Amino acid sequence: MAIDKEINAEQKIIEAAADIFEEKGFEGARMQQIADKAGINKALLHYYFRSKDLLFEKVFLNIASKIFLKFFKSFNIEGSIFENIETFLQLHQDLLYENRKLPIFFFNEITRNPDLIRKLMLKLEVSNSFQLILKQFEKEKRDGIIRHDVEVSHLLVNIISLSVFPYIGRPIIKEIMEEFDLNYDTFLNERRSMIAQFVINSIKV
Amino acid sequence: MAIDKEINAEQKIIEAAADIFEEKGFEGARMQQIADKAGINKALLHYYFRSKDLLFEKVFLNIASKIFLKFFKSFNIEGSIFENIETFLQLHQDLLYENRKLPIFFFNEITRNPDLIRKLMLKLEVSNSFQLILKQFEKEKRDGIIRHDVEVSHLLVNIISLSVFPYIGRPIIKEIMEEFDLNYDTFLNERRSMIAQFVINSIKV
DNA sequence: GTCTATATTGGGATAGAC
DNA sequence: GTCTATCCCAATATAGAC
Repeated sequence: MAIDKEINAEQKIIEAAADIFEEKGFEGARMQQIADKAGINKALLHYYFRSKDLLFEKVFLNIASKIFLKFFKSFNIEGSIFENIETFLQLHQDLLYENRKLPIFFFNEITRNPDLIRKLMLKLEVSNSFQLILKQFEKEKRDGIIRHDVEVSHLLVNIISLSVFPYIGRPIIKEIMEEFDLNYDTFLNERRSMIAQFVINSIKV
Repeated sequence: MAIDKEINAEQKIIEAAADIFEEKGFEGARMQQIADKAGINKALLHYYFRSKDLLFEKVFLNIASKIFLKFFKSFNIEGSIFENIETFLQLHQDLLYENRKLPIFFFNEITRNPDLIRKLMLKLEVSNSFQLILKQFEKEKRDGIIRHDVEVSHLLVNIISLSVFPYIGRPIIKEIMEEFDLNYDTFLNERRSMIAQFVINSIKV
């Protein structure tokens, strides 16, 4: 038989499940929908993954790992901290733009089931990766590149807040903007350079 | 009969439903749980609200209206823009601290059903209230109090992002902080003054 | 208005043929 | 491995007594 000429059922299921879960969340997703989207039968879902819970966990960790790895990779850049922040934000925005539904899905699921975070952290070195970033920030502070009163953990949360939140608040921001004949996508695009400027203004000495 | 000595069933249902829906979301909530919490029978839920959908819509609009009104009220303050931002952020943080589960609930529900936003906007003057805030910002810009290159709609979204996001990301932030023996509540408290400082540093001329 | 009992359907899961 | 048919429970909703 041909080597992987046809993508196998297991993979088709994972991809279909990812779409449906992201769209509807765990509670809202239906095994039937996933089967339909994967072009296979409902029974096969259980053959491969035993239960909805197990399928979800597999898919969730898959999605989250992929995105976190890309996220962390975007921080490993030479150059000044200001350039780093700008580059990181550009990549971060690309990532978000291509995965608009991911943030609300991710945060909703970990809120309903915090155990997912622990499992994710076992799979990846989440804490360590964050710590590396924080150490980089600390160094810039010691070197007098950024203000001495900047608390690095807050700085990191601030950067993430500024880039992620507009995607979480999408429905209401979009609706309000449209009332004033403004375009939400244009708004997101403006933020690419704006956020970096906002952060840099705030932390430079 | 005594005038409202005992809170009536309808009100008890609304309060119980608010708790359960906030905790579990629309899809995860169970009519039985709501009835139990309200101390009444399941059938009574349908007697008063006809269906889960209708009960949810009522409760959602209730909760959202209350919070938005408080939110907007906190902006109507005399004084300099910098004082305003500080006062607003203090009140906003109080509001969030007392309603920790609300942000993820709110944003998740409007994502799954954007029609809720339209209904909310019909009930309240959401857009107008935001526009008032933006006009205030514009004036400060014209008066040279804040940098001329600050785009006011982004400024508003930035302020909201910085205060709301840490509540949405609570499970993961908390987990990571605990790995480093840091306390999430302390972190939130530090942000009360930190955010205002961060924003002001960024926009002052 | 409030209850008990029951209808009804939706959806996750399994049995068993092929 | 993949399918059809079916089970079975959970959850929304309704009927009808009081």
